[in-house]
Amino acid sequence: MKLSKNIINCKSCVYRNLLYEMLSSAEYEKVNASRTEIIFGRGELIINEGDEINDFLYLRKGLVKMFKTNSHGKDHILSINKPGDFINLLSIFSKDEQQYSVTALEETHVCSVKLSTILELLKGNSEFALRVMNRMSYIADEIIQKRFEISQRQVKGRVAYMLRFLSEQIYHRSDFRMPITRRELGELISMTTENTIRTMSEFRKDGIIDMDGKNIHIIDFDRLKKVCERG
Amino acid sequence: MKLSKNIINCKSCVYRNLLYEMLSSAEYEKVNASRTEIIFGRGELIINEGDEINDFLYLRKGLVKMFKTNSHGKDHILSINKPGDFINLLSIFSKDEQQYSVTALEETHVCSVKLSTILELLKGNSEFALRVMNRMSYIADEIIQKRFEISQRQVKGRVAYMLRFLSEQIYHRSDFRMPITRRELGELISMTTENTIRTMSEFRKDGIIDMDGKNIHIIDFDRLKKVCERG
DNA sequence: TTGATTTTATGAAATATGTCATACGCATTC
DNA sequence: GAATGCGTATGACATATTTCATAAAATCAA
Repeated sequence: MKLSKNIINCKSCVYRNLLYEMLSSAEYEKVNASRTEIIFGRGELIINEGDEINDFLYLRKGLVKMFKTNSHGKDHILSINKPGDFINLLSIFSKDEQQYSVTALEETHVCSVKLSTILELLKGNSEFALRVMNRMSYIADEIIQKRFEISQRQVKGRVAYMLRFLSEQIYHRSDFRMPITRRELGELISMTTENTIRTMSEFRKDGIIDMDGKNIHIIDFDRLKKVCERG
Repeated sequence: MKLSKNIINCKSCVYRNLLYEMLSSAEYEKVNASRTEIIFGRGELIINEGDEINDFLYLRKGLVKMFKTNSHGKDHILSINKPGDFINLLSIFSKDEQQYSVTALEETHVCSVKLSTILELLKGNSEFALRVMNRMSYIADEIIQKRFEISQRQVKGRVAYMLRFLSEQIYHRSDFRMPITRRELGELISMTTENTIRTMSEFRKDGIIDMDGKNIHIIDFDRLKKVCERG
């Protein structure tokens, strides 16, 4: 973890319109002044469940997993998040502590704005407040929807669903490098590592995907969709 | 479904402090003026997934289930909600349509405030806006947390978890009448009706609970907790 | 590079869950 | 009062999933 050396201004950030588009120049300056950009290497812990919340955090670059560790010490992944995603927006207004842990899956740049600054802006700019609500609402719905989709499928359907998610929503291409291990994929779909691996092998034998270690190539998208829909 | 004949004023509502405590008298009046209280009988549909969102809704009395119907026509219950809960807060700021359906499990009184009124108040009162965010955040976390707990257990643990939820968080007593059928309990924990019934029977045989139709009595709470923790 | 650790992989057996069939009680309806 | 539908209940069997064992390949640290 280290501070970024060439921090860009929010005004030129491609994710600016997600949240800051209705801020005045003076308000922008406040955000910029209280903002730092932190770089995390692959595997580094960005947020630890239980940490005190002092900052509002979102991704500018990279990929992370959001997870919780249960009482038996087993991790369960809630979601994979990409640039533009707010990684603690669901906790900062109702809890004092981070509710989930977050780890970088690759080199990840995190923007960190003091929570006090955000609160100040919220009080003075109701359009900004409405936008924040819009984002909170959207994020919550995304997570709930995905967990819902996962819960009604069995292993094959779950793996197919996640392969589609990675291909369609993260990489936007049919071949990509898996950002997580098979064990983590299992933690994401609430399945054992062995079953997850077996299912991937089965997809390969069936000619739905091609695999070389972490490199995945979806060959037969139609069939993948069918497996995904059948549950 | 019918309008309540004796609507009480928000100022005397026990749930007032959940949301409205920082409103001025004039603002209260706006809420009251744009508010109606609607009574739904057991089984009546309160919200239909896909409906246009025009109102902000919350429960004053009763019990409801929030659910989605999947592409195979099967319902999946997301949560059971009780008085004080906001039943569409997660949709109103990011979607035009209701994202979930809601049905009354018993006679239920719903407060309905025009969304335009809420938006107007949000723009003029930042403390109110912060409170709304706090509630959104809290609701999202509750749902995500519960789905998370369910997903890492198997049938016995899931049924035990829901029995504890009903006993501890809904009825606050060890004996209660199940507000849902065994099928619905299955829809809540993503299990088949038969397995759900079998598990309940097993709990009875093991002396953990006593049952007479929908009447449930938790006899051995310690053992129920153990089953719940073991997954 | 070596050695240790993790990840991927697969098989066999044990367990959990789903499916199909059947039955009984209860309420509703005609 | 017979017929119907629904919820609860249980058994038998099929399928899905976990668990345990083992091993090769990949990754990492010294």
